[in-house]
Amino acid sequence: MGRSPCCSKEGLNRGAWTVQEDKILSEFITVHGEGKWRNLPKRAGLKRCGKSCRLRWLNYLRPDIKRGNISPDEEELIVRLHKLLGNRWSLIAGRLPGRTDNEIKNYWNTNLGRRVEERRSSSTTAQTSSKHSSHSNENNSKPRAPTTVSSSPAKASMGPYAIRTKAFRCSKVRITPQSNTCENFEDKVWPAGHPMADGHNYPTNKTSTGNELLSFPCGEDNMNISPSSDFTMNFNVGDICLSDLLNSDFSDMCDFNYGDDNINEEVLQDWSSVSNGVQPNFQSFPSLLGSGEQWLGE
DNA sequence: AAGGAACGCAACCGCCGGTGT
DNA sequence: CACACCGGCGGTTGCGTTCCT
Repeated sequence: MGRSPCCSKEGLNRGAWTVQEDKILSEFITVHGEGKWRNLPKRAGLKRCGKSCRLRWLNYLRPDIKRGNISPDEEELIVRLHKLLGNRWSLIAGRLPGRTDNEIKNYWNTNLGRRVEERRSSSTTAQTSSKHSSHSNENNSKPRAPTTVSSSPAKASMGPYAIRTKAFRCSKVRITPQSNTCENFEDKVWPAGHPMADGHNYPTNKTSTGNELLSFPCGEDNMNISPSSDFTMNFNVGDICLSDLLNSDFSDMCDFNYGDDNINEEVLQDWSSVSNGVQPNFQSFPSLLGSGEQWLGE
């Protein structure tokens, strides 16, 4: 049993990449494009594992990589996304242009995870503390973390709201209009500009920030789809649902202060609890995310 | 100034799902 | 259907750098 290693480790360079290796890899990919990673080192004349080449390219050499510190906005987005998605770094990175999953993962493990954890613990010990604290205050005190930075904060920060820790890909979702399924989908929102594979144009709602969201009525009366027939939508959950929902004015909809578990629990259990007449009526966005397994299982 | 502790990040590892044969 | 390959993912490690005493 067991899988064969991706390549023979013998005679291969390991550790930090040299400038020369970077140059060879960059030029090769510029000419030949990405892909075929296993064969790439041989063809490019690199003494590296194909996986290593891929990682080096994706995390460091790609021209669209954004360098520099994580901005407060990015940081806030990471926190929000992590709250929703857990340690699904690639999905989180997908919402932060130019940032890599590895970078975000590292940033979380060394900064945010600890900070969030601290905020949590401090809020439980001092329950009367004010609801929000500024970033500047948090940055002022930056105690050094224990040496096991890499593993424990990420795990410890996986609060009860993290949906899944294992990555799952979802490029095609198949929804069967069964009554119990539809109940969860009723009045779900769908971002505009992403037509369904069935060609329907669904009506849109405007969020408070003007982003258009597509309402997705699912009751039998509202559906133009035969209840007996399945339909398939081609889309990427990470690209569509999260992006547009997060681009909408999230902060208006719910409070993602990690310190206030009570509020978050309510909000995350049922986003529909926040409604101002303009906001889409979420039955349960976390359940939508979490139901990916259910969708895929259909 | 020196040495140890802690940090930060690039790189590695093992596993998994998709796909082709 | 079974198998192998490939690409991608999250978790973990290693090591250079920075900070503290």
